[in-house]
Amino acid sequence: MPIQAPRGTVDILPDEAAYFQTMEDTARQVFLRYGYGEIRTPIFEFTELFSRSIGEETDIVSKEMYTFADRRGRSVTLRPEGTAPVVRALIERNLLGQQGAQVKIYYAGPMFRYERPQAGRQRQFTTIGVEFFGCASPWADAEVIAMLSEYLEALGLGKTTTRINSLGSAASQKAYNAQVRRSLAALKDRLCPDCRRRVEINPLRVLDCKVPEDQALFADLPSLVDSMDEPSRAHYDAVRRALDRLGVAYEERPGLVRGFDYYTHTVFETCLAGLGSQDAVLGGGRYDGLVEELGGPPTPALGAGLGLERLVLAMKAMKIAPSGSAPEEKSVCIVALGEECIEAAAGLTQSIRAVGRRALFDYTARSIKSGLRAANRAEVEFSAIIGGTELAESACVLKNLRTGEEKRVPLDQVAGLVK
RNA sequence: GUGGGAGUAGCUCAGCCCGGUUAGAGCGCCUGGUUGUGGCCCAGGAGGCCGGGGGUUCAAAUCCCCUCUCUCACCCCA
Repeated sequence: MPIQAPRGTVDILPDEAAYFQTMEDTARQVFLRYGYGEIRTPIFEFTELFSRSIGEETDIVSKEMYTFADRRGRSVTLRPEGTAPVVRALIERNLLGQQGAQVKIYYAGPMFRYERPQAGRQRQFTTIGVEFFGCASPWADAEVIAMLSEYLEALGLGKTTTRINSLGSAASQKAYNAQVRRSLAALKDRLCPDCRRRVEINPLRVLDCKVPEDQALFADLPSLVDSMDEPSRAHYDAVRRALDRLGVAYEERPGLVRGFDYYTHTVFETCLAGLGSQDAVLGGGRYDGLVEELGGPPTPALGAGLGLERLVLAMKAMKIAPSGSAPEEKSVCIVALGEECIEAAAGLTQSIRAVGRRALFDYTARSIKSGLRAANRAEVEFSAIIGGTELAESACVLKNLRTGEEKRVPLDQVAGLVK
């Protein structure tokens, strides 16, 4: 049995890679206008970074991390998400210290989670993430959501609607969790097995349960937003007003909860059609306490991640081709009709490349028929054929494969003609 | 981690239920039809330890068991 790629990993071949190039190029263009710079952090970190930031009890930390001991016995983990490493890096380089300083930064790269693969889910996947530090204003929340909507539109995915919710301040969340636990304690036996677990791990999640019987039991629970402290509610209201002002389409989803413990206040996600059941292409939120939690100065911040594999699915579902996939102008396939022609053909090939055009040559003597067939398949515009008669006069037959027109051209003039 | 579906030619798949000739099709590939002219058409050809291991049988792609992989869904997430 030959060696296979590990489960949940894929090889991205050239046709597929074009999508990733498009998504990354577009991100750079859009994010630049909003003042973002790029950061590249390691793909592994000390395990503690993730367990402390994401939360010990979360699915990600408790069962989905690629964790191993390095040669010195220190526990390291392939990054399951991008925010914590960015925060770590900015603290470490002391870029968050200055009063009032704002930092806008994005990254793109692979993430790793040990899960059962399915449509839109892999063990190694690729995200583009954005992080905005140092701005507590609700306008910051709205700006990030607006920028991401703009990004999706720039990719050709059209107008999208982002689902939003607010978890409130850390204190609000804590109080609400306690309240839900208390209310559901008596009903525990009637809850579905998943909800019994949720009550312990993350009570907010029960509200999103899909089991109708459970939903009936929750009818009397106070809503999260109603239980929130006043400043939290004011922030959420202001975010929605700002989104309205910026013309961003959104939809309030009271059940929306994210899988990281560090989120506070605004959380959001965007789902698209055609992806199967894992249809969120983007998710994020505010994390005002994280920087301090990781040893930095108190810094309000928010961020989001985009799942590139899922965006590819969405693009394909909408029949959006990656940019730069149109055939190039004036590319040439060189055909050598005998061993003695290969040297001249190789020289011709390089002379065409030297003027910036695509030139293909397989360094193989071919029949004219198979040579032209290969040229046709390669979707080039011209074929340059060198046989014995052409070689004798240092020329080739330059054939336009679209029109069928051909003419004899000296080898040293071909590059000039296709330039 | 739990549950469904699927692994047969480079690709997409038929054959499996009801074991038994040389395991098929379409597409792709190669060659020829045209002494040096592609695409379309026609003819021919190459290419498979039927995912792996074990078992039943005179005989297994086909039946049984194990295993690996892919896939979809749940949980959760990008």
